[in-house]
Amino acid sequence: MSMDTENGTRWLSEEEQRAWRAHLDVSRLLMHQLERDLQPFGLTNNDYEILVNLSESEDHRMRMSDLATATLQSKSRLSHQITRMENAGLVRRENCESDRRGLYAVLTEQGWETMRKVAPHHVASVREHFIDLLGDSDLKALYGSLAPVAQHLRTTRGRV
Amino acid sequence: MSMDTENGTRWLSEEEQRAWRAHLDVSRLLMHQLERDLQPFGLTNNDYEILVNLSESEDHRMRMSDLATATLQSKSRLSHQITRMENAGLVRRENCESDRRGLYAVLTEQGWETMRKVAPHHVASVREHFIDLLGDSDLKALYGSLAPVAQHLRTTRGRV
DNA sequence: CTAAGAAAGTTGAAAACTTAACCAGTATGG
DNA sequence: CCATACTGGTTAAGTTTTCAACTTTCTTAG
Repeated sequence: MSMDTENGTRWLSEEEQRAWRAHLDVSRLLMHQLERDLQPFGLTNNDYEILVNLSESEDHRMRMSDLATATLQSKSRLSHQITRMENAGLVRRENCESDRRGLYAVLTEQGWETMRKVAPHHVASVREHFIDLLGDSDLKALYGSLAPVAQHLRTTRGRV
Repeated sequence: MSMDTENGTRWLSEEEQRAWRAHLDVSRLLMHQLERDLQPFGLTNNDYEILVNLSESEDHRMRMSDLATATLQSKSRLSHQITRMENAGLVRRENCESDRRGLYAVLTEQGWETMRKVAPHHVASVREHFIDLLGDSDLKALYGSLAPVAQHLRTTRGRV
């Protein structure tokens, strides 16, 4: 066990520091940029993510809980969010046969149209500000490094 | 110029998709986790980031504007934020000699103490959930890939 | 020198988010 | 069965964030 100071803290080395900051900076700047690129369409990142999830789901619908965990939001937040999107005509709530407590969030026709219209711009944005700046080997390495981290975080979630 | 569909959109390949999702997932899950680990100390990520910036600055002080851009927040948001931290005793405002419009946010003694107390836990958290999950070569590669992206985003910021 | 515009910050109201309490329906264990 | 606990989801109250308007000071073109 290595330690750098008398109190036992293992501070980050130069190299670690640089990698960490790079990840942090990209993560934040990128979110900002994507948000800005969605703005002209009247969508937030959050809206878009929900549209994506519903679009990719069977029957364009998802149980509220599942959607909440998929998008990493609290039930409460999602509930508000869906209410707003419902008012905007992008989704509607539909209740669930098999479990009468449950609700589905369902993509409306308009929501689907919106998705089809916006997605190309979004993917262009992702390319311009991320993917196309990385080489093939970068992408492979990135995935190789980050997938385990994501896995770790997913399983850690909720514990301690 | 490659295109995959009739409307000219270059969708992401499998590999691109995976890398992008991995980055996205890590970025969001990690922020959540760090936030949670700061919670016992009564700090948010935002609070902590401001403390870091001030701690690393000459005289433990920074102009509001500079702090706002450094932390990627609007002036308004920072103003509210600093007010809260001022009420919490972590920072104080001090006005600037050379430009009478300007203000400094200054770390208080208590703010500095807090920083000293919390930093070791935070770095441990960063290690546990990110750095220590990556090998030396991962770190190098990560930095090599992401630093240019960060650079691109920093210069792009504000344009278009 | 001065009027017009830009920059630094603040403010207050509206929108979004969090937290905790809550209701209704479902599972379960005695 | 039926009391108890759990799940899915909403709601209310409090906090944070955004948005637009505003004040004060600085800069600069004329």
